[in-house]
Amino acid sequence: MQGEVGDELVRMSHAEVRRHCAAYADKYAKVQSEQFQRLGVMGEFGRPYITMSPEYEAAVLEVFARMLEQGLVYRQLRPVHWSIENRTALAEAELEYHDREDDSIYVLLASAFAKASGFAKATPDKSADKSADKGALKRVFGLEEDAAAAYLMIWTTTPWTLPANLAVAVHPEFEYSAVKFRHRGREVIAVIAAELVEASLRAGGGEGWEVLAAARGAALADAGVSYLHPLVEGKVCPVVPANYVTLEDGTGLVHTAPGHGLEDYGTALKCGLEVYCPVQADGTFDETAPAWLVGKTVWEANPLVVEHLEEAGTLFHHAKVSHSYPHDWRSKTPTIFRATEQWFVGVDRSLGKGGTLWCVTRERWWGLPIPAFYGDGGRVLMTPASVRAVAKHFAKHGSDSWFTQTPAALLGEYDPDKDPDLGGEQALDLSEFQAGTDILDVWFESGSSWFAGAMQRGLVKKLPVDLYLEGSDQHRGWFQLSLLPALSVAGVPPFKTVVTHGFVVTEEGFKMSKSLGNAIDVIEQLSKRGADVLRLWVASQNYQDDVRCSEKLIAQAEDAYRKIRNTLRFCMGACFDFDPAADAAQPPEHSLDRWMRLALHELIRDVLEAYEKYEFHKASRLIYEFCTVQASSIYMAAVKDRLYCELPDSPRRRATQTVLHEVLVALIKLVAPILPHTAEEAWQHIPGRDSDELDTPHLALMPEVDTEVLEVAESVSCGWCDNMRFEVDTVSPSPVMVWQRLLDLRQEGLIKLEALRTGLPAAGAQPGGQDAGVKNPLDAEAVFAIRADDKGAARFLKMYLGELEDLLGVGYARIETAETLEGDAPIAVRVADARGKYKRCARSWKRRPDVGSDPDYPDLSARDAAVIKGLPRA
RNA sequence: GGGCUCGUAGCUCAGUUGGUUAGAGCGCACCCCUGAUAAGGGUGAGGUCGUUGGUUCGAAUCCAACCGGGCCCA
Repeated sequence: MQGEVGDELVRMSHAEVRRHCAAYADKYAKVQSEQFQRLGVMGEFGRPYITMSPEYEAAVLEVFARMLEQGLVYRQLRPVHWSIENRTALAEAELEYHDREDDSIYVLLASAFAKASGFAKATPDKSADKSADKGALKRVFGLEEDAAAAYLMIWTTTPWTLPANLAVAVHPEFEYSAVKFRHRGREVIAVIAAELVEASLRAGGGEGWEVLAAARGAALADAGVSYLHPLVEGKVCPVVPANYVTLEDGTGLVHTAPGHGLEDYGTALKCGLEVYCPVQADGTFDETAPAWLVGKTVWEANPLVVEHLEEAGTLFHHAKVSHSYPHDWRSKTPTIFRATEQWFVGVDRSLGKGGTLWCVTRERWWGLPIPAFYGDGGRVLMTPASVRAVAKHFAKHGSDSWFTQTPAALLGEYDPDKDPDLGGEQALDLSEFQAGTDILDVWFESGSSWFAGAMQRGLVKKLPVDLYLEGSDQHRGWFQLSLLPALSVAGVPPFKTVVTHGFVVTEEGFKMSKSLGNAIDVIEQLSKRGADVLRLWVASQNYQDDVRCSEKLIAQAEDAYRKIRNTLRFCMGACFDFDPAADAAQPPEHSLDRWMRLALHELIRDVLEAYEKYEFHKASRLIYEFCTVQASSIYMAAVKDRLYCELPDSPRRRATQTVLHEVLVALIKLVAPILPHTAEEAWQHIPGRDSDELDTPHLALMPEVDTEVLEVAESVSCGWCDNMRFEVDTVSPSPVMVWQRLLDLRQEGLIKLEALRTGLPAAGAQPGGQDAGVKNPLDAEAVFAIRADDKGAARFLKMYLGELEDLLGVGYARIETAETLEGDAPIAVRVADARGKYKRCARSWKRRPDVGSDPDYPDLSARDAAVIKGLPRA
């Protein structure tokens, strides 16, 4: 918005800014809505959930009121990320980390009552702190009273926070050394964490150092070691324990400014330090700072502080360092930590733990106001009842009215005298109060969506809702921040399941960004290829990881899309004269149709399971492979002959149509969530669609798995090995096993057919020669050879010979017995050129021995002649 | 810098409790069909399973380190 309005912004009133923001939000809500609709996303687009809508705002305030009731809202002075540029507190999410050059300084803090050695100009004012134990430091280390001046060495990269220094923190478990060294010609004793002595002294050029004694951090803190404030004359500060102190950088003694650091703040609460913050909203020092800093900004203060320390002789080392530093993501300016009065919500009142509290104050103009009224003498009016009164007002007039209406108007019928939460103090005069200007963190609005979005509109009556779906960056965002309001108000998490997706990256796996120009225009792809293609691409990705995207990859999805679409079309076409109500026929046992049903119900089972787990890429792959392999390549190719050549009403043809119809309906339903437009279109064209079914597949139930089909198919699980001899009398292999064997035979046959076509020798095939060049499998015959005494194989082959013929697409298949077979297999497949052997049927194009067997039709096979005779006269 | 996560053929994905020669579909190459035709079918070539070490008779699979990508945090 700032970008669009530009410099005008600073001259605008609250109302104008809010109007612009609302228009901006509205514009993008509409764009998003259009894109969603274009993608075929289903939703109540006429009634979207918009956080700035009056109803939503009122609902958020209701959540807020309930948290107030629980005593979970309060006001505290606390350091927050602060944008000087925008004069506002910032959430973590509003920070960006950029490299920045800062002053890295090592400072010597004179232990209180340090012997004057010419170093510290500041001499202790004995009256300033009577409680300080001035000999503590030396005593802890067992040093002589008259040893050289002793100091605590600290390190910081924010010199401007030193005026607010109130303590030095040490880790109670770490070992600290008292080190004697020469620095600029003077002898000094400094306390540094034992592990960091060398690094620290090297950095600052301490010479001839010698460790005098060691002590634990705990001992330092317990002994009441104190030091003189480096910038404030006469001020004495304590050494305190803190577990967050690390040995990674610095000296192991941590400069602590409770007004300028979260951990420091926690320490302050624990140790009873003041939360002191001399820095004002505009980044300048107030009058409580040393005179030479008052009015200066913190950035101006840095060199001044360094200079001051230098002059005082307490600067051990100074260097410039480049480090990653938080910046305001809008203004790109560096942020600071600054303690301000903030509203918090949270369950844990022990602030020492830090991070368990959620600062919800935002000092900006747009958004939902924190419904607090402020009166004289720091009185604050914000009770459940008053908040609900404001909510009621917002529901009618929207939150803009907060900035234009009087408190009395905003509170409507609210009567402070009847508010039980005011505890009967003296009557409140609302006219004394003013509406606050703080805005509620937007995360609180989205964190209330389980109520304001889901429950308010009646989608659920009780938490949790089924699913929260968002990008993996929302683990710390929406998901996390929804948890607190829901848990504290409803006592349960707001969601049953959270599904997160990765991000779209380039084909090479790199982040897409507009500035790099490597982003792909999804909308362009949408109009180019259609929503369903794009959806299929999306569905085919394992979204839990990052998703690679490019024009090429989406083009692949287009191929897959066409395969699925054509599969549906074939089913439809094949059923053009089929009425399931009248013509349905049970596929006979041992028929390919049975196998197709088996494959279909396996598919249904697996796809439903994948959907159940939100594994859409699994579902789409299963569907696609089913269409490609089982349906198209195997079944539909094999079944063409019976569809085209059998008598229209023949049971065999009708059985196939029955199965194809079932495949059609089931496939449309399975595909509906991924390809809604295609499914819808296909649904309207299902031949003889069941009148029980609804008008759209999207309201229909998913196909049911016929568990019997699967059970029967998998019924036998006894040891079945490669040299199984099909002893059907003694062993009854499951249909799954039988069909696996049949498909293996098909595979073998196809390889032989390829050899027959090209004349190139295939493994185990007859060499080229006269049998080569059979381009069309209908010109070939398949010969299945078995041993003469193998009754089981004979029976098996007889049962499936017709289906094998169609599976191979050959004109004719026959069985041949032999004394011995090559190899171990009980059945050997051969293919042979049939062109010189059989005549070709003019109708089915198959070459068979029975062509011409009917004298009436000398150019037809027996089957086709019979069919012609059976056809009604035209 | 810390945490989490991912890394198997050009692409998208399978690879059960470690066990023969690592699979599928697409794409690609070559071929066939022309009664699914701005369709359909077949065959084939593609991988030192991110790298390096380790455990083991045996590792894509277990362990460690590293490299690379992503998200979160500092």
